Amino acid sequence: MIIGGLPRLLCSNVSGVGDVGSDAPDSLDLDIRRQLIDAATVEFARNGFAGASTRAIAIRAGAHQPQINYHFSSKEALWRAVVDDLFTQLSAFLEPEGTFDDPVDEFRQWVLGLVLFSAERPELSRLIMHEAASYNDRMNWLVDTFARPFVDRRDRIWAALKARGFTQAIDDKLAESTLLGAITIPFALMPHVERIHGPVDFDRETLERHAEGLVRAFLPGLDG
Amino acid sequence: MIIGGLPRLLCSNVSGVGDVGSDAPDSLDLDIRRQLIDAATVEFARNGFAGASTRAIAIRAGAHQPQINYHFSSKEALWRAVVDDLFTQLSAFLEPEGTFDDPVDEFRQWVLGLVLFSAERPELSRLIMHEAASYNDRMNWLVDTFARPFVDRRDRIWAALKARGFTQAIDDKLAESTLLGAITIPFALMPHVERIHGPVDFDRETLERHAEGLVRAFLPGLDG
DNA sequence: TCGGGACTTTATCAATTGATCATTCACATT
DNA sequence: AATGTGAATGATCAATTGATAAAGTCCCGA
Repeated sequence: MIIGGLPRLLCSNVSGVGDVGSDAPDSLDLDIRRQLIDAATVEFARNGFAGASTRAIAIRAGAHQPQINYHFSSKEALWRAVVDDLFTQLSAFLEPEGTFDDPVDEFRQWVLGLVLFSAERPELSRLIMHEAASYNDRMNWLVDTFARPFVDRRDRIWAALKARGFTQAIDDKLAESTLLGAITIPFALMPHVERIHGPVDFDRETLERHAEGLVRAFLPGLDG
Repeated sequence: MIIGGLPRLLCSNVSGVGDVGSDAPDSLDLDIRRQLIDAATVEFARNGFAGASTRAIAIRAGAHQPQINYHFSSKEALWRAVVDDLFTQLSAFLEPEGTFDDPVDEFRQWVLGLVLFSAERPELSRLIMHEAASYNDRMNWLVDTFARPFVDRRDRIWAALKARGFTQAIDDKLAESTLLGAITIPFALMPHVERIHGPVDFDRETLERHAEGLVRAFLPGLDG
């Protein structure tokens, strides 16, 4: 569980669109905000934005439906708070812990970070899957607000690897989403993986081995 | 366009749940059924089942909303007809054109088929993405009714390749969905690929090269 | 020309949706 | 104890949803 100790000002720049005073929520009222975000994360990831009802979210959070509009200004603002929350957690997994001399090392760390995050929080992938199937205001906001830095870093690493002749010969324009699909989709579709293979529980070591396999799949130049 | 010459009895086993007489639609009334299916394919792929409204589908098809319940018995039956239609098209791409002595050849043909299909009809992947994020009656029906044979064949090919030591060292239980993600996601997320790289148009040769790159990514044993 | 079935069109239904309001509650400060 | 403020609660709004009913249209065979 990563959810526990999140900073309470985490979503302050996003949830308060201007109406609800978000500048001084000091007491434990943030508790209900957190519970609403957690419940909304589940509902949005499962059913998409349109499919998730504010009443279902409220019930899951043990709250009343109008509290969503009270603590957040709208369903859409709640959705943005959820995305904000998930991306904050993602950064913790992808943050470079040092400088990298070798782009292969950086790539390796990037893949592993994304694998570990996807295993623990598949909700972000699922949430994006729902929105990314079409042009969409929410998706555009997500990309512009959060995804760009990640995409840019991924592109930079990939370009460096390609320049050294390490990369697999998949189409350039498709390389990045191919990576993303290969890494995140298994965890996003985990309900059906488990439906086939029974309940699974990947330990750290297994995930590290899996990540290394992915690295070698996309960097055949490593062996030669 | 593959849509054109589909047999008119294509969805007869699915759309007519028992009420609307589906046994003798002989004249050109099937035209509106086809237009409804096409429109529904777009809407469902974009917005998911809950997010797509029957009125939006009808408008896109140039029809009236009650015609959906007349020609199909319900929104859900229309959704199933769409899936039926898409899987029929998929089979045309994946059908083995002969027997394969070498599992590598069969794998190569399978990957290429799925790449070509995903490029031409990304709607199926998008539609599945919407449903597969959770346990779901619709998804279960889709798997039980259509996906099983495809999954089984993929598993069989992969197992044969693994037995020969060709496969990449990614986790077994994740291998299949990793494959699926790597192959289909780029096309499912094409709107955003194009948002980054500008409009793209892949010719057959490019797709074949891309597919071969994917094959080599997952079968590093080919080189050694 | 008439009758009847297939299909279309218009109107409308109950249910659910996100959102808003007025009231009430909890609680701290004076 | 009085008061004021932030939050919770219940009622309710208009809009949209999938579905149905009923009237209308078309066309073919008798």
